[in-house]
Amino acid sequence: MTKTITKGAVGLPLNQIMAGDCIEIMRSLPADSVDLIFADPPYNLQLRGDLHRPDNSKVDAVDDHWDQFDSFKVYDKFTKDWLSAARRLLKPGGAIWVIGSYHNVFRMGAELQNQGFWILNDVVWRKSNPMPNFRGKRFTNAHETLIWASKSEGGKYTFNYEALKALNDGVQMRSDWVIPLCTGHERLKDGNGDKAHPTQKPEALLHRVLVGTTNPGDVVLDPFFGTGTTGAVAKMLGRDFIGIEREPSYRDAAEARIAKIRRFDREALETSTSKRAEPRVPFGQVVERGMLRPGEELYSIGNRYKAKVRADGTLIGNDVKGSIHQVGAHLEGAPSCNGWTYWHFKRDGKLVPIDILRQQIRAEMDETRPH
Amino acid sequence: MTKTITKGAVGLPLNQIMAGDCIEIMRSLPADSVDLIFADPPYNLQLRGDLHRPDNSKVDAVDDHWDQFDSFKVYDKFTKDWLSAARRLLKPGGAIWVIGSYHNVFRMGAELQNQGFWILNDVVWRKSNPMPNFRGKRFTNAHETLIWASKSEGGKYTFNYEALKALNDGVQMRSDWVIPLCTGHERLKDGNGDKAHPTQKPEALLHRVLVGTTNPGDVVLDPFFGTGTTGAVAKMLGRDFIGIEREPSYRDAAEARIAKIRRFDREALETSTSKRAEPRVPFGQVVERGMLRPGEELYSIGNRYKAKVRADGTLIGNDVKGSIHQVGAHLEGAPSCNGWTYWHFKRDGKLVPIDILRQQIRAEMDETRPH
DNA sequence: GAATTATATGAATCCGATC
DNA sequence: GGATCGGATTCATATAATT
Repeated sequence: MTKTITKGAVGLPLNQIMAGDCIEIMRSLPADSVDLIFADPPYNLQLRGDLHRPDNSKVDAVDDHWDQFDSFKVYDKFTKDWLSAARRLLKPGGAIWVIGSYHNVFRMGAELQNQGFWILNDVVWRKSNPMPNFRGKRFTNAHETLIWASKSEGGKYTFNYEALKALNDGVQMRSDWVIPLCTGHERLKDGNGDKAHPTQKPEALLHRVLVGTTNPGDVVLDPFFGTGTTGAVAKMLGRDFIGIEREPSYRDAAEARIAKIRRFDREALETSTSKRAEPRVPFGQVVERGMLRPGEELYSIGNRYKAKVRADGTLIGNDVKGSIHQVGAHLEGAPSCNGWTYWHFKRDGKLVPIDILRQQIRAEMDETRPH
Repeated sequence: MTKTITKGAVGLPLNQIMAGDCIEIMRSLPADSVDLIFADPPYNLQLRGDLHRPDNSKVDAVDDHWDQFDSFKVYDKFTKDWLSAARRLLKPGGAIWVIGSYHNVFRMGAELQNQGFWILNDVVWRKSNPMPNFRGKRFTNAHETLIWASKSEGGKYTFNYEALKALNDGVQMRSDWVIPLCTGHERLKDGNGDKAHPTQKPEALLHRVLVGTTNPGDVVLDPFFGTGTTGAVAKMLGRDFIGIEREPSYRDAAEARIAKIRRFDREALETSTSKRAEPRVPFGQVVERGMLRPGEELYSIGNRYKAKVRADGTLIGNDVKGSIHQVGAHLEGAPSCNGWTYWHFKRDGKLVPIDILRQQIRAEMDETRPH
């Protein structure tokens, strides 16, 4: 299923893992081409030998002790570079997720804001089975922090509110997610039976991220691909991915892992949508079709007010003329009003919301539309 | 109980609220003199227009002048200044707590690290009853973040591991704390019945902070004192406080509030250093939430014995200290005892089993739902 | 008085298509 | 591109009002 979309002169390598430094590679990809970025960068400079100083000299392993201020400076430069390269790739309506711990997440969050990303939420991954603090010197480090941000203020980011609400048993999804660590069968092992990657993320985490903030067919980029959790879940969910990873052993593990994944079928990928996605029906159509007649009276939700339907699909009530919404808002002294649920008509002596008339029209529209 | 400790040439004004700008005032206080700082600075919310609930009622926004900053640059300068003034005041073994939301916490965290504070944990306050996201455009903002940091790397900070474990019913305290918002009787009102402060913090939060990271007699400074939650809990727990607040109306409310507080007696303040058993709802939460107060007396099922509640959720009765279960078992000469049904408190002259308090907490938490 | 129902509210960066 | 306006959107808890 590997494919390449060309955009301008440069190709976008989909469903592949690119080998090399993510900053260089991201700079070589076309701008404004990616829907979502998920990034799980290295947390701590001192404990890893795979980072570079600004002059590109390699940082030695743990025994290379330098003070924390130099360390932060180098980490900030690294963060600044990969975040700006990432931002360039995002479509105007694109968004980014980053994940980190208290060692690095504050620096990432501040840099996100500095670069003009617009933070939408910080989300807490609450681990149901964290490693205890063995020495009893601090609180059990039982969570990690994710930051979700749009490319810029006012960006038209994707948020599948209804799908997430459904995932959460019908209650609005909160900013704290209880998800177990990645263990058991899901945890990839190398040839020796050791874990293939030290910080493999659970698929449940990516599932929630991708269902919630992308649509099928979207392009998801992960610049710190590791063993490919982002790619695996993207494939299952019918999203295209681009992975970037420097370590050959991680790439190999990810490649083998993703090859085994099957995409869910089309029906399974359809998620709950909100009313906002449904076609708009002007109230005038209700009158045009004779479902309500000019001169007929409508009654407010508490039956306190009446208004009369006019031939052009406006109402008149208490000497105020306007749309079903405007007249409702005026009578209630409210800033706004959904006229469809506010107004009722009489049928067999009972009050029925006019919204059922809109539903009838929508049902008819469905019949005429190809499925 | 107002007192002044002199240290060198300068006095340390204990258990008072100082009027004015916290940066200037902190600069005038003696260095290396404070054990703990708790800081709840303005969040820089950057709110735009009005927000209405689906029922059209208007959300009472935090639009106070003190939360207005022109830019991140201005906010960063403010953060840098108050944090450096605060750091100077801390004893070498001192520590700081800051609290914030995604609007400001990343900038505070980065600056803490820049100044040489050593982050010990980030802690998530998971709100059991947050305000929903009314427009369905983001995740419910259901938490705030606290950062706990020592004055510098290697600082000999205070951490009452066993007391916190006891508060958590024998299980190591985690970095995510479920605590309700400050509402009801605890929420201070002004003369008109409006809230006295827009962002009053729950006492349960400060209880956990102060029991966990200070000792009786320690000096706790709060540079953004507001209506004095830090001072109120410090007084209860036998810690000395220093408050700094600019707004006269907040100072007045705090003054009146703290005057009414009684310090728990000495016995109640001694916290446990032994291990506990492990049912599900920690009795410590009953104490933290103020459902029972340290020093309050409990009565055995036949009203033959009495015991006193201590600040860490243990009891003392007949010179025996321990969990509600342990003390009950000891008094009855039994191998075990269910403290929840054994112990009763007095309400309206009647004896009520403490188990109903556990039921209240369970109802609030209702953590059986997947998040 | 007890039980039930209605109302109020909390640190919030909360709309988007069409004209 | 700014203005207009249709119309979609909420959870837990405390307290007041009602039955």
